[in-house]
Amino acid sequence: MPVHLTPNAIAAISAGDLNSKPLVQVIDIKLLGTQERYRFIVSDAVSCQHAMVATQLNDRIKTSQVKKGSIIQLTEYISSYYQNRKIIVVLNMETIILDSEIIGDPKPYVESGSTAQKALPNNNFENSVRDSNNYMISQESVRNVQSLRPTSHSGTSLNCGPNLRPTFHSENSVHNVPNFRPTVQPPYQPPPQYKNHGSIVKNEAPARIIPINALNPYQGRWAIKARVTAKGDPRRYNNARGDGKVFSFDLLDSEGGEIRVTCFNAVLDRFYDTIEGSLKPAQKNFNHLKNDWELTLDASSTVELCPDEDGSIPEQKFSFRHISEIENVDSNSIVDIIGIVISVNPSVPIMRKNGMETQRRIVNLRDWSGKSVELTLWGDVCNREGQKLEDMLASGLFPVLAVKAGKINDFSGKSVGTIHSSQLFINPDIPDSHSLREWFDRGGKDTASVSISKDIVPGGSKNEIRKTVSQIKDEGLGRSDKPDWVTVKATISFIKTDSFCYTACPLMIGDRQCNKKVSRSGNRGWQCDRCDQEFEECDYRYLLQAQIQDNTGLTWATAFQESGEEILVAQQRTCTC
DNA sequence: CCCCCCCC
Repeated sequence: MPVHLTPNAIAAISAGDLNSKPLVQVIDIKLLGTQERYRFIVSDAVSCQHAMVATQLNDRIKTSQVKKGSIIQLTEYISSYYQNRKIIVVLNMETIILDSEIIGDPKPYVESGSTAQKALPNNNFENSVRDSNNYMISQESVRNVQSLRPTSHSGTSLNCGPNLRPTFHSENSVHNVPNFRPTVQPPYQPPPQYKNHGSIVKNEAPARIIPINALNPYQGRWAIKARVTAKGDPRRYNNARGDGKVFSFDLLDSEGGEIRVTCFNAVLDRFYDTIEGSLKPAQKNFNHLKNDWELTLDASSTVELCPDEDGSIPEQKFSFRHISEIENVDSNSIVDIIGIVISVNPSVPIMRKNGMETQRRIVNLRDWSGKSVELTLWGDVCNREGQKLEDMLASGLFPVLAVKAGKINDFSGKSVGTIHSSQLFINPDIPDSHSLREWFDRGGKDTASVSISKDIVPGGSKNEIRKTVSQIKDEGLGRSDKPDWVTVKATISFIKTDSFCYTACPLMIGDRQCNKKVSRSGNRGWQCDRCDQEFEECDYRYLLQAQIQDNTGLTWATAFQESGEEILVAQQRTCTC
């Protein structure tokens, strides 16, 4: 049975239709430059138009689930602009027919009676704003590529041009949240409740509010309404690119979309006090949210507080994993867990590598999966009334503890640690918390549970990834910028005695000394390549260089001085000579 | 433009 492409699909999308889920044919696929970004030309048999493909769909193209000639259904898409041209942004699609001859003789779509297709002069904002339906002008669309960038955990990358101008509204709470579903945009009617602060365009209309999950770099002006679910502390940095300060916060909207937002320097000064976290994060961190994008505010961004509470945006979003599942979760993963606190160990002082002393406390969490896990906490943990966790246990209460963004460690079995942006919730008012309580009180308390922690492997260390010397060599471990952590059992067969220390960079990076090896610069100074700075006096660090061997081979190993007199094998360098 | 995941 022949499949018909949806008549006038391109014109309809161009006109703003977002709901018809049309069938179109992919008549061309191009990978843009070195970016991981695909561009289709899609056709309805009469007209065709360029379509940018969301990077989460890249695999479909790479694995030939969509190819030139494929007939696809556009299930989620928007119309936008790219380089002054109207384009389609494909957010999701289904392949209907993988291989097909090109249908019809499609011509590039030209809108009739519209100025939209006419290329706008660069920076001519006035022109574009007069087009009230489509003030998402191309220049802004392109610039937004930079403000919205792939998160570091996604493999995508986008080329970031200079400067950009997103418009952004963020609220702690919102009244009258529009129930947003992309539909045909009606002619603009200014909603009375939104003012436009600091806009770069005169007489500019407020941007439309869209779901966080619909954000994409090809969008023009936009706004999101969201709750601040985490707020980091401002942090200073100093690196080869200069110094500055930065802070980040997390947003959650009424549709469950989350995104991390970052501001630097003057932008930080402008927004830091405005952003109020409804919850105080225990610690701070970088991105762990389920969003391919993160957002950077700039001087033209606006943030507006919406003072009225709105229940449609939850306080926090969790994706809990059962403790039994944690056993099979990769080390260093960031997960949400919830459990009953069944024990709280006394806190013990721990000396950190930077010389600071902190208090560590281990608690045990149990859930209905029949497993328990150790959770490492730093400092005191209190509920909203200021009652400490250990005091609650001491008075016979077994509180529910939910951990947002806990980190899985595999030291001694699997355990859970916290990272800077982890958040703890004692007896949170959420369904999982109530059902856990009920399970525990109705007999779960008396059932057996097995800990997934404390399964100490002899000789195990940080990651317990045991390698032979030949595996280290074959896999090229220790050769990249970031260290690889392995455990190796070997014999020291030779110790180098002529170099027991090296000239080290004394500059501080955050709270840690750089310590990179420095070289002579000019007559009397030293130069650090990492810090890109010169200084008169260098520091000295001990190191131990040795040959180690096991029954698979021989390699060089270097032990660096981490702090004080402690020597740790921090890095493996295989000998290439 | 940050990117630091604390201790065995």
